[in-house]
Amino acid sequence: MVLARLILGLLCLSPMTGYELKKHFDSSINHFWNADKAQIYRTLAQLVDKGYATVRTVAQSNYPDRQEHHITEAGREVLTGWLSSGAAQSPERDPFMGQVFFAAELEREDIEQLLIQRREATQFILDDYLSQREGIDMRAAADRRSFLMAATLDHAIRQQAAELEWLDAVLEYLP
Amino acid sequence: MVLARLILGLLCLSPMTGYELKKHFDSSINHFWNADKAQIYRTLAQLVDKGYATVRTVAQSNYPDRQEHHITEAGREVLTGWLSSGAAQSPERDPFMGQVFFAAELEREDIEQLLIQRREATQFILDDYLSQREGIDMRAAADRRSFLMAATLDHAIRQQAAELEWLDAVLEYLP
DNA sequence: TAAAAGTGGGTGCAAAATCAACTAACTGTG
DNA sequence: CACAGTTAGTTGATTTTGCACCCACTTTTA
Repeated sequence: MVLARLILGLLCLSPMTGYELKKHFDSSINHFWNADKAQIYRTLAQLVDKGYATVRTVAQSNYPDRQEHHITEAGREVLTGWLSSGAAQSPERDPFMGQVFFAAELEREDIEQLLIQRREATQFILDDYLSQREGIDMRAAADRRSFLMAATLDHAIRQQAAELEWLDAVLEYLP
Repeated sequence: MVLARLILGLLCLSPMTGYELKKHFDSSINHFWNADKAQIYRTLAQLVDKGYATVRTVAQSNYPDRQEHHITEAGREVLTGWLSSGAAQSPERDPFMGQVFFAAELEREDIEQLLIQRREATQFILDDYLSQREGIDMRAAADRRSFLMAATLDHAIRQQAAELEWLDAVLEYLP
């Protein structure tokens, strides 16, 4: 599945513990994926099982041992295999659009409420993404890896911006 | 879950069989949700179980009996409850963005391949949505229900259009 | 100094979703 | 006539996800 590939991708950047993987999902990856920590640890175990990663226990003085996961050659192959296997289709699943689709069951004010609330949430997310982008060194984006990573954030920003415009249009023309 | 609410929404528009629900998911709803038919039938059974819908078996001369599902008053309450419970947050899960994020593992041409392929797929989906919108009577969009339904399609169109623009930008500036 | 938050790693369970097949009749096309 | 497609629904197995909890220790903060 996708999560396993994403984890392989991160392990490809540098060896990591499940804990660190979770942090990456919550910070750098959050604009296009999220994952429960239980799910991460289990997937990690599967990867080791299949020989796509190996564990190295690293003792620390104060903190618990780190279960550092390293990607293997086989893991790298699976990753590049996925990357070159063609563009994955995106699921197209948006509960909020479902609410809008059936919102006619509500009073006009409640519909507006729904849209305004969404507008606020979207603005909040957009602001978060924008501040994330500020933290990116644009000179570093000259190298391909950083460029592509920044590009996915740009994508999320554009999507949120488009959403805001759409929300405003709907609010304006709602009969 | 969301699927149960969406099914209630559709049943609210008119009584339906699981088969017809599946067709709606594949046609009118496909721009923001999709569902496996097994999942639809099982969820339908759950709804009946909980008293949110009732079944009426309608015999047909040539075809198999229709298991017509009707929404109940309790079902209507659950639906409006969901609608007025506030804007649902969307999952933010895009496998393709994952591929882009880690695409630096590939050769430049392979990355371009990935993006071009996605561009084609996106264009295809956009064209589909655009032709769907052509089929909508814009005079009918004066009533609120049709307006909101059309609006979700508009949303999908904007998202796909934004995606195309983004893809073009990435292809142009890819180092 | 007690409580909260961070580091690190789990388990168990239930719901949700997907895949793949299978039944069974009818309709339209070459 | 054979074959593909449509209508209608069902079953079993498996995967994926989400939620809630648990451990143990350390650092920070109120």
